[in-house]
Amino acid sequence: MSTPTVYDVAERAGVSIATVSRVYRNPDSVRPATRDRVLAVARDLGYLPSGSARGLASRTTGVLGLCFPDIHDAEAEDVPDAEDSELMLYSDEVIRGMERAARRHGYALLIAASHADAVGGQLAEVAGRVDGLAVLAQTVPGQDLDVIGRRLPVVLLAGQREEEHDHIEVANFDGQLRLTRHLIADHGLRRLAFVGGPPDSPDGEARFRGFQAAHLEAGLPLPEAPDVRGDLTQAAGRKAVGELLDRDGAALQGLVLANDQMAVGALHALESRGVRVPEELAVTGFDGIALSRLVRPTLTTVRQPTGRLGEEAVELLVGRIQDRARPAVARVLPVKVMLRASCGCAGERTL
Amino acid sequence: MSTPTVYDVAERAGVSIATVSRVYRNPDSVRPATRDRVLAVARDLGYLPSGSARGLASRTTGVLGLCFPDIHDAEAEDVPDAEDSELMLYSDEVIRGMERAARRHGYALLIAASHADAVGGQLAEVAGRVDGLAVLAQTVPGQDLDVIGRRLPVVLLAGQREEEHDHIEVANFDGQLRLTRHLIADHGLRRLAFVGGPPDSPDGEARFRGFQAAHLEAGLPLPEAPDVRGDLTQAAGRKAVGELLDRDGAALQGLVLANDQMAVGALHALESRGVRVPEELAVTGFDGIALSRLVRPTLTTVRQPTGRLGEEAVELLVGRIQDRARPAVARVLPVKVMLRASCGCAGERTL
DNA sequence: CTCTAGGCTGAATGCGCTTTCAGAGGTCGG
DNA sequence: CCGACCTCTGAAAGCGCATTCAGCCTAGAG
Repeated sequence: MSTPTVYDVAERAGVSIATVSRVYRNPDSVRPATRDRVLAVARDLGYLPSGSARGLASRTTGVLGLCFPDIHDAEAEDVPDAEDSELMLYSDEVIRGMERAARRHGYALLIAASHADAVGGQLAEVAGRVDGLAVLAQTVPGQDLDVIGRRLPVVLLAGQREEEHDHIEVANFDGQLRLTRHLIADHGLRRLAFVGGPPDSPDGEARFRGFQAAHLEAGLPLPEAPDVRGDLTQAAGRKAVGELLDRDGAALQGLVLANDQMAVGALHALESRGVRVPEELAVTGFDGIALSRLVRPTLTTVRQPTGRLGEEAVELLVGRIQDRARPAVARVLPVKVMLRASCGCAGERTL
Repeated sequence: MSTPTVYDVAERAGVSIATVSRVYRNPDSVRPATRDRVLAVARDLGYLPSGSARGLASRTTGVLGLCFPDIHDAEAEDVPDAEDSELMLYSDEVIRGMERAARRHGYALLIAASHADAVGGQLAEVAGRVDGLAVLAQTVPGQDLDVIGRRLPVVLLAGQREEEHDHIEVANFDGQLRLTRHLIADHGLRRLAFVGGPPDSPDGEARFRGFQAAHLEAGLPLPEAPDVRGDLTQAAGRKAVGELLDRDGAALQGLVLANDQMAVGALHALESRGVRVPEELAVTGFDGIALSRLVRPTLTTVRQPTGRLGEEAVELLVGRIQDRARPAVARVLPVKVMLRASCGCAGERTL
């Protein structure tokens, strides 16, 4: 009574349910007169095909999924004068990119942040209803991923690459290399300190290797390891400044941080200590979050093509859906070095 | 062989499928020993419950849906110095708000822009696989909505209210009233022009009524209709400036535009005509898009609580899912008037 | 030791749709 | 006028899971 089904429509239209189904799935295979009759009945019965039933019967959902970490809010931690709701976060950009690409391919997008504790639940929930799944960073434990990967295409965004899944990352190494090269070659800085992320962050480590490479290239002494490490938050950036300045403050010419969040924190700490940026100390970040342009001085950073990350993810998923046998691919997206005030550049240039 | 089902798990674990199902749906109803055995088998078989089958059998999906217009990109039309990917668009904010609230309630979020031409398709596609649907603005033709509304809870965001569905909108009237009052009372402006949206935009019309009310209140002559109308794009804003200035330029003291997009366009047009804002002419917008803070002069506007729109939508949907009989409700969310440079205020204040 | 009340589990049914596989009718050439 | 084909439609068989209804078994009461 309440929600009409194919049976109701079929009966009222005097056809079989097979015909009703065909009217929706393959209209051309039904004689126009019949088709119109079915559609008319469907309309005034208020018939709406059940996605679940369709999915079950056809073994495909027409939906792609995206899982991202729950931390989500950390970025907006302490925004100077903007409301956080005005700033694009990493996940927002990925979502937007995926949604657009998915739409182009006729897919809808199912998104869910993986509630840390409910990992098993939420994730399976999502995985169970999509034709392909994109996973941001280390959102999901590897073993769960493998289970899911056996059932549907999975693409990992950033984070650690794993042989069996498609993988997309940005040019962390290359970006940090070019940025560091700029500091050394164009600004003539020699004594740079690197504030790394947690050792288990593949992105952070890749960035550090780029930092090393720039030193190698310039014939400078090779830094063995990040001078300090932080957890990628603004607080960590502030803390890092404290430690570094107390350690060998005077000699330091530049502070290279593994991400923008920490860089913003560093900027704050330096300001309150009365250290002028970039005159006394250059500062750089990585990611290109919206906030990086709003802080003063504006932050020199490396901008990730976050939206494209999402779009590429869809391309890979769609390709993989069509050819489940295709071997796993790994893609690296190019980044842009954004030269702004905090490194000593005037205005804003792209490298 | 490829994707294991309850049957495979049940067989390997030596139980019935009912028990396997219970292990997932209602763990406490299964003896721990049995449960663990089932879970172990499930794990090494790589079992993943099928969302479609679940949905079909239980008649609920655990997913909420959001449909938004495809235009999406219009806002980022011509951004001064920011890449568009750095700006939050209206839909991004709604998505974020809904995702968060949905997560709190244990729902995932399915999003899809309604491809103008594919309306029937995409929409039914989404509606068929969710437990509740939020629809942005006039994304969906009313009749389709009614069909959907008969089957699942629907909440309309902004746009026209319709008796049978829940509805959430922002305080268009009140916001425009307060903003206009500010121009009249605090800046002493008398000759204001209103650039409206299309006559069929309920939001635009409500804003105009707020504009009128402020005049009434101040004892000024009542404007009968918007002085000009535009299609809410930047181009329309530029065009409106042309027409108004040619018509009765000299006398004009303030330009009140129905949305930020047009206001930004107006700002550009005024600059190229050499009209100084706010010295010669005050300008205001409506919406509070990110761009409004980036343009120079910064734009005085009314900020919509867009994220809350999404959150409230989820609350309404969830409530309605639990009680399908609840009568339709209409909610109006409060807005903030953001006083910035373009009206003659210094710095940034909130009214 | 017997009886009863629960706690667990299995058999069976149905959710609403897609998809063969045939068959019914109609078309067209010979 | 007949047979060979098409085109269109229907019957039927699942798709993978939730859930009801019994039935079995065990623990506890008497």
